[in-house]
Amino acid sequence: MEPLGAEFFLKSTHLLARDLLGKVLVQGDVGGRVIEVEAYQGPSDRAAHSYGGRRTRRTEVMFGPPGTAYVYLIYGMYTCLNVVSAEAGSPEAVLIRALEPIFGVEKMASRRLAKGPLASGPGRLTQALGITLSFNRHRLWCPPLYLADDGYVLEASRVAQGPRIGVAYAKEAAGFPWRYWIQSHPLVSKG
DNA sequence: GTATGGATCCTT
DNA sequence: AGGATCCATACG
Repeated sequence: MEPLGAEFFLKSTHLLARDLLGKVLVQGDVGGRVIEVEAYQGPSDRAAHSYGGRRTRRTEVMFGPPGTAYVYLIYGMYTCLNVVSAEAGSPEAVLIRALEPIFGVEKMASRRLAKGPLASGPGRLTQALGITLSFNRHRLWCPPLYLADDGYVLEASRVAQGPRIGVAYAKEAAGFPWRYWIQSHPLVSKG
């Protein structure tokens, strides 16, 4: 499967979030379809790490070019994968929240110690794909970790939208309907 | 320098 | 319902 080109990522954060649904995330010999994402709209979004334009060692990657991976450690034991979006200098990103496993499923299972969904949930999918902090700043059109289009067509009417998960602390931003998923897909993560 | 809590997941 | 586990961030 061919990687999407760098130009695929150059669009608004919400358009990219929508367009990532249905694409395939590949890591080496393992891959799955993106079925759930969340948009983090930078300085104006209280739930975003870059809220208020905060520019630190951790958030620096969000200021980089679109299509760059932003991988960070959460709760001391899991990682989350984001796709940097918008033009360079605009610190926005799309969090990948769930995948439908497509190939290399046995290998994914072997990386997941616990019972439970293989790749539904941001921490679970990075574990299943072996995405560690070393992939931070990786360009997502370069193997081994890249996004691809396998011809799957997602009708606009099948895209559902609602509040993001785990951002109750973010005051007014907590209710923004910036989580997108494939309607009625059984492997979308639970809030 | 210390304190706090998180874009989560697992087990009881 | 609570614990794991540790770094980024805020504050002094």
